[in-house]
Amino acid sequence: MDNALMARLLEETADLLEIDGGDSFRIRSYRRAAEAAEQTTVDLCAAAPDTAKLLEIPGIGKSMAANLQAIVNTGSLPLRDELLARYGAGLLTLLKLPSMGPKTVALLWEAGKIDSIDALAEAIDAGRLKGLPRMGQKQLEKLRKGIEDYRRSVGRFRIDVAEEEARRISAYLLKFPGIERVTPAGSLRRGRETVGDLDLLATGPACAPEKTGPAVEYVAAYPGIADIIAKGENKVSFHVGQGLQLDVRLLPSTSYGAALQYFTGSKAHNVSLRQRALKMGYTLSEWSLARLDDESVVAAATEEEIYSALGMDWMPPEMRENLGEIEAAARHNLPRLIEAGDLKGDLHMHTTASDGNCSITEMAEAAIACGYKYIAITDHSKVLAMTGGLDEKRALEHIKNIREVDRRMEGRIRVFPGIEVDILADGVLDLADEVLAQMDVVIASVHTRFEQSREEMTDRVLKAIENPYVRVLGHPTGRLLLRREPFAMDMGKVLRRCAELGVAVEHNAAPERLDLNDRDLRLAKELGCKIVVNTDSHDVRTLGKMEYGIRQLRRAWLGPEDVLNTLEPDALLAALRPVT
DNA sequence: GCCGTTTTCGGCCCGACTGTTTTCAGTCG
Repeated sequence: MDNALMARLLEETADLLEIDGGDSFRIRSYRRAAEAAEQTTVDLCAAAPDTAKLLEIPGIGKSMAANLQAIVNTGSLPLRDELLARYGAGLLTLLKLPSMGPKTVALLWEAGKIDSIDALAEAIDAGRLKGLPRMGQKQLEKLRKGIEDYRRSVGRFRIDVAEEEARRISAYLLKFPGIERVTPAGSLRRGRETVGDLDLLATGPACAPEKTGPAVEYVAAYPGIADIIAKGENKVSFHVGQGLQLDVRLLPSTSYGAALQYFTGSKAHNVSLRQRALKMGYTLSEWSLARLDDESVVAAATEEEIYSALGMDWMPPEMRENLGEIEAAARHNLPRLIEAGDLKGDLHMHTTASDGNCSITEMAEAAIACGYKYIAITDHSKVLAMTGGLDEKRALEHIKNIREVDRRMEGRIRVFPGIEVDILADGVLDLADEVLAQMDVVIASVHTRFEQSREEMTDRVLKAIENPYVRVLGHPTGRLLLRREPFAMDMGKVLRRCAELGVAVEHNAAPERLDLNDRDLRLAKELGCKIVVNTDSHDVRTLGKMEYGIRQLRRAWLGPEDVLNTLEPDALLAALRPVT
C-alpha cells in the first residue's frame, strides 16, 4: 500500500460521494486529502500509527487521519466500500467518458440503472436514453464517440507506468543469484508513448539453457502477479495489477544482443534488417547473426557486434522504425539526437501566484539543482479563475517579484518573467497587450475545450499567434494521453504559420501530455519550426523531469539544434520571436 | 471534512462554454 494507491481510494470516494449527491465541501476535502496523499513526502503507511504525524499534513484532519489508518489496517475505506456496494465500480469508469460528470452518471443510474460503459453503450443503441433531460442528439453522439475512444485506449499503458513496473520487476529479478542483467525491450525501449505489453529480457548464469528451472519458478513467484498466462522453459508471461501484460524471457548471455535487437523491434525495422542480412549472406534471428552457408555465428552477444557485422553503426532504439535509419547507419551518418543533458532551461512553470505549489525562489533553486541556466515563470492569466490566474494588475506585480528573484540569484540562474495566457474561443488572448509586452516569455495556450470544428479550432489558434507578443504556442494539442483525444486542428497549417512567425511550439514533457506525436514532431522539423520542451511544472518535484519528452523528440530525429531551450540564456532571448 | 480563527462556526478557487433548460445546469479547466 503506497501513497499513490491511498490517494486513489480517496479520490474514488470523492467521485462516489459526488454521484451520491453528497456535500460539496466534504467532497472537496476528500479530493484535497487525495492530493495531499499524492504529494506528501511522508510515507503514509509508515506514519499511520502516529496520528499526530498525519495531522501535520495540510488537508488531513481528524476524520481523514482515521480514514488513512483504516486504509492501512484493512486495505480499504469503509465509506468507499459502502458507496461501492450501493452503486458498483462501473460508475467510476463512466466518469472517465467526456462530458460525463457525477450528475449525469447519477441521472443515468436513476433513470435506467446504467452502471457501466457497456450498459451505457447498449442503452444508447437501444434508444432508451431519448427523452431524458440533457440527452439530446448531440449529447448522445458525443457519448458514443467517447465510448469508442475509451475502448480504443483500453489495453494500452502509458510509458511511465510501464517503466515503473519494469523497474520494480527488474529489481526483483536482480535479487536472484545468477540473474545479472535485465533490460526492457519492445516499444518501451523504443520510447513509444504507450505500450501494449512489456518485454523484459534477463540474462546471467541462471539463464543458461537447460538450467532455467529455478529462475523460472522465481519469476513466477513475483508478488505483483495477478495471474500467470504461460510458463515455459525460458519465458514467463503474466498480468500485473492493472492489467499490464509482462513477458519475462531468460536468455543466455551469448545471444543476449541478438535477443535484445530482435525483441526491441520495431517489426518493420527487423524485417528490413533481415533483408539486408540476407543480401550479405547472413541470416538474423533472435539467437544470432549467422552465415547462411555454414551456419557459423558471426555475432550474437551484443547489439553493437550485430549492427557492425552488417556494416552499420549502432543506433538508439528510438530510431528503429524503418524510417531511413538503416540506410543512415550504413552510410555512417546517423544524426546526433538530443539528450536530456542538452537542455539548459525550462520555459513553462507555475508558482503559488496561480496554481503552483512552490514559490519563485523555490522553483529557481530546484532548477539550479537540475543544472539549468534559466527558467521562465509562466503563471496562468485571469480567465483560469480556478487556478488563481493573474489579472493585469497582479501580472505586473508578479513581473516585479520575478525580476527581484532574478537579481537575488546573482547570475546563478536567470529567471525570466512570463505568463501563460489563454486563447479564448474567438482567438483573442485574455490579457491586455500592454502587459504581455513586458514579459520575456508569453505562452499562449488553449485551455477550454469546446465543440469547435477542426477549421474553427485551427483558426482560433492561428489568430492567437498573430498577436505579436506570443512567443510560444503552449501544449498545442491539449492532449492527455489515454484520457482525452487531442484538439482537432490542422497541425500542418499551425506549425507552418508558427515557423513563419518565429513562434516556438511547445512539446510538453510530462508523460501524460507529450502533446506532439512522432508525425507532428517530424513535420515541425521539416518546416523549420522551433520546438521548446517544457515540463509545465506546478511543483519542484516535476521540474527537470524531461526524459519522456526527450524520448519523443529523439523518435522524430530531433537534435539539439531543433530545440530552443538548448541555447544559452542570452541566445535564447535573442532567438525568441522578436517584438516588432 | 478542513481550517482558522472572529475559539466553535462560517467560509471554502470561479469563469467559459455547451446543450437544450425558454433562463440555466452541468462539465471542464
